[in-house]
Amino acid sequence: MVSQRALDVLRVIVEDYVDSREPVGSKAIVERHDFGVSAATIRNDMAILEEANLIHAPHTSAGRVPTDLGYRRFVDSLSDIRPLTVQQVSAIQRFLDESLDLDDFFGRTVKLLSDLTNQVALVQFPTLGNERVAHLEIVPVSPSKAYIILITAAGSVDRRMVDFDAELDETTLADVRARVATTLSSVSLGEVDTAMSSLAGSVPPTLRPIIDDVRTALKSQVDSHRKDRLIVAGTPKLVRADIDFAGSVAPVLDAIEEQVTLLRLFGEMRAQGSDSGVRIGREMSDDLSDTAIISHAYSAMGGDTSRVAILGPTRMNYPLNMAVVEAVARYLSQVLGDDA
Amino acid sequence: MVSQRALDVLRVIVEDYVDSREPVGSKAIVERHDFGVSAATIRNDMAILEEANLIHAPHTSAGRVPTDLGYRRFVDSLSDIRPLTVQQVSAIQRFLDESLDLDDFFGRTVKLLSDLTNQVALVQFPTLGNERVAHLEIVPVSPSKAYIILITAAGSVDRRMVDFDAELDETTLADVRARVATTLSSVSLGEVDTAMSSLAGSVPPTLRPIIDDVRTALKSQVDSHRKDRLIVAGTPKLVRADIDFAGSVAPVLDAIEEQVTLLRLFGEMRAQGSDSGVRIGREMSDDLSDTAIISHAYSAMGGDTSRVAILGPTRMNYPLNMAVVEAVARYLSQVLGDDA
DNA sequence: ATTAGCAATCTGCACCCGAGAGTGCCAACG
DNA sequence: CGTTGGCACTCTCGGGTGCAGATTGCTAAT
Repeated sequence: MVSQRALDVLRVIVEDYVDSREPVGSKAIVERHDFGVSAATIRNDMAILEEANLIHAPHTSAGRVPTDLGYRRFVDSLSDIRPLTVQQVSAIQRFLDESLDLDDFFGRTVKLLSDLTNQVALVQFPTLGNERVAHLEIVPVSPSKAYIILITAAGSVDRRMVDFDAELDETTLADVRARVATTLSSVSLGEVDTAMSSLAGSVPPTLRPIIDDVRTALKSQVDSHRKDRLIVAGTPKLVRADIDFAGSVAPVLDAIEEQVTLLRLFGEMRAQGSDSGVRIGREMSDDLSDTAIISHAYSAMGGDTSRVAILGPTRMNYPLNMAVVEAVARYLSQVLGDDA
Repeated sequence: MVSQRALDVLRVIVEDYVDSREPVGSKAIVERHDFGVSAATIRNDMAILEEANLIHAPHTSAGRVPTDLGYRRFVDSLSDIRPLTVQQVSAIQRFLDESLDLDDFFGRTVKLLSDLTNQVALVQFPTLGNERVAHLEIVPVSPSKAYIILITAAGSVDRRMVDFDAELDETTLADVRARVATTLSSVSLGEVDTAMSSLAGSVPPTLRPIIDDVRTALKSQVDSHRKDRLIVAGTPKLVRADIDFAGSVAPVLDAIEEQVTLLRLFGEMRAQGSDSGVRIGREMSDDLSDTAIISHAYSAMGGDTSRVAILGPTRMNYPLNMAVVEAVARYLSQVLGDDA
């Protein structure tokens, strides 16, 4: 049905269109590429591609533009991604090695990714399920409120407000703090709740409700352990590229600000199991119909995998961007994996 | 020169233009307002206003539009801002009272502010100079690197990487940790460096360089104590309102992402001493020529004042937005001030 | 299967025109 | 002197028209 040459035609249509932002016609193709056939033949192939819904003509007398499906076919046919040069990779390393702490590290990563691809960049915070508790602090705020601060061996810090049913004096709180801290010392985050459960069973009945309050707070703290956070950079680039969006970019910015759609998407991709993933246009939601997302998994500190991604118009340089995203993801896994 | 009536004309021009997004002409003014004079008279006044650079005609036969200076005059003439109703204020309180912790609290604040004004909202993290150290932790990452984690009595947490010149074994690190923790216990952030200085003088010479490394890290940590962070919400609203921007909104989004221009602006406003501040168009940088910023100071935990602000097109509803910003700032001061 | 030729189609741009809106100015008026 | 009605002038905006250019689909020939 769709001959090999037709697929080659699809490829150059995608490449030229990404390049020029203009619909590409049969004549332009034979001029700029050596197909060894005439424009009329290319036209026949294009008719077949259009039939297969891989390309589409904006109007009767314009060239052709790839459809979402066309981009998909193009991306799937990229058997191997040309990796970055050694210089490029070492430049990435040099830049990220200067980081001061974890937050700064991720901040730099996302900024770098955005600059290299000239698109919006996203990094999902890693989960830290196998991390161990290094320190726990309970800081009173008011008689019935306190902060619980949890520090893990890798230096991640999380804090949550806990609301006690009753008012507590300082000695009680110190007692609770000591018991909890002892119980959780060197326990992995995944086991925090079971450890707290057994602690609750062994304390004097008066302390029981307080321990339960702490347990609840810790549970929610560990559960959502930064899993739900995205670091973003480069949104202005999206606005500059708004010519590539049919309507407005506002819904796309909404999705970025809300985060939930994107996090759900990352979740789906992880469920599918493949490390690298590209989502194109309506493969996602209608709001993202003109955007594509290139993502790649990375793993840190023995937790589940998280993702790093870029987001831009469907009309983007897939091979290059896929290579960059992959390189950065690899580097993240490498650096953060060591710390576990 | 500029009569009282001329100023009234300026006022209705601002109001009508904000309302309708269309240049307002002399005829429209006499129709919609009771000036008791004819359109010709209004025209004379408008000529005076134009002479004074307060309004401006986009082209010969269009109505008039306020200039930056016109908006400035308008804002300055708002002697007292009509405060929000009791219901509105209590709605704000109810929403913010549900916060889980400080981060969540600020996240909610900025979201609320953005929703209420339909503009981009910004909140500057408070400085915590009078906060006291509640706990200090040093967590090794590699033989020569560690995290220093600082927790204050109000529950703020800060973390920084420290890079030791030499490699340290665990006992040395524990020793250092104990000495530093004892030294800084209950010391206010402002006094951390002097305390560290005297500690450095009293330790065995072998520990001296290590303590110095820690001191340097702590200094930078305390100095920049979240002072340099802005929480932002509502950027998509800016893009939706891009009709009000002559060129693109991209430079504005750049300024928001970079933060440095805005932080400098906040710094200037604080230096000027007034709590509430409005900056209009070219009063700031050229990049922000079509935008206005309404900000108001708030104080938290006895530190210096920080700011909460909204940012939108110069063509915005100043009285309403100023009232909202002020109400939120007041509430922040009230809630956060108590905790000190 | 490929090709050349050709008619048909559609966009983009320039141009023009008229309606509508608003101004500036002037002379007249209280 | 401030105010007013009248009026000519200017400019934008929307619609309509026409032309140049690009590209296609079709057909008949190779």
